Amino acid sequence: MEFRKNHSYTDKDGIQTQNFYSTKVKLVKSGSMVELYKFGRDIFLGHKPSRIKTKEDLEAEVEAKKEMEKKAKEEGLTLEEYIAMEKAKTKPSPEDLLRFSAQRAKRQIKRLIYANSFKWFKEDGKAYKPITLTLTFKDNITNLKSANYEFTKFIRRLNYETNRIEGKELKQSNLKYLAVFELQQRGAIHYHMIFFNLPYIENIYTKLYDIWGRGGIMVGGKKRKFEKVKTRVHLKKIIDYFIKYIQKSIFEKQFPNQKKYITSKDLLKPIISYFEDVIYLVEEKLPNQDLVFKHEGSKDYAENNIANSYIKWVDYFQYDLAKNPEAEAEVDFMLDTYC
DNA sequence: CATCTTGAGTCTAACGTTCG
DNA sequence: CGAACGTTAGACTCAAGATG
Repeated sequence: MEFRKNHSYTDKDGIQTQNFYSTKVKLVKSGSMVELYKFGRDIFLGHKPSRIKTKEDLEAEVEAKKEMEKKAKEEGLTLEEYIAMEKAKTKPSPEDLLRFSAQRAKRQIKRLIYANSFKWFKEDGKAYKPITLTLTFKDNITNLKSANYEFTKFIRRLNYETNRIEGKELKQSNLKYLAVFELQQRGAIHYHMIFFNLPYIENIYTKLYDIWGRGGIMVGGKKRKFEKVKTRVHLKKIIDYFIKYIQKSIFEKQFPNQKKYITSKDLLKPIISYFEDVIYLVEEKLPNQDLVFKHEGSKDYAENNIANSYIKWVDYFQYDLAKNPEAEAEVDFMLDTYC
């Protein structure tokens, strides 16, 4: 079965090498969430084509250089100056880069929360319910590095405690979680987190307060009532919260090169497929009533006839199969079998 | 001594960036 | 818009240190 378009290049020395692929569709399954992408232009996978120069590529480069020299002359610039000027035109602004970064982090957070909620199981076979938690510092901690250090130690101590409760090997790290940080008005850092396999803890407030030891603890919502995420349907709200914080922290750009969200290792990963045949098969199985969001970029593109990005347009369809476990199982099966 | 916490080194995955 | 890539934050483990 031909799934993807195969490309192979004959390099400048005449050696055929390094196959790569391209696709116009993509499917991502994260727990009950299924995302379907259709692109206005091929997405390349594998080696970047630019890294493999063919004879034709090199000839084209020579032609392009001649063309640039001509244009540079017309504008009274040297070739180097002209190249620098052209490059500056297409270079993303710092704001663009922040936006890309925020978008990627938000997308990944959403997928990780969907992929891991209700997917971790207790000894008795029942799934853990996700639990959200907020950690604040009583002293005005504004240095992210030292805040993260305290956060890390909290996780280590909590791992020890929950291992004890569940009778597991004490010094292993079994907790699965995701956390984001947020700045309060006064500049103090605090953390919002979600645990995917936190066991039942008696007197959870006092216990967690002691283990944290650096300030306030909030479990669940503002009501200060012990609250779990009871069903998958509630997830969307929680994800919106986490995403809001990310947006803020990235655009305030006070912490370059720092992680905008923190996760435990070995979380369940979203399943990504580029196999066109399989994706179309899966698409047929997705119930219409489970479509929760769509954006049809191709329509805008056709109406306005404006290519506002390299990719031309993206059609995006998001399904939530939370209320439809049979459909989810079927999609899992298909992805498992054919990908 | 038993129980809990942290330091040091290793390695995975997020970030910033480029290029299709 | 996407994936790829080099760099590096920080999760993990093992063992050593702190606490009582």
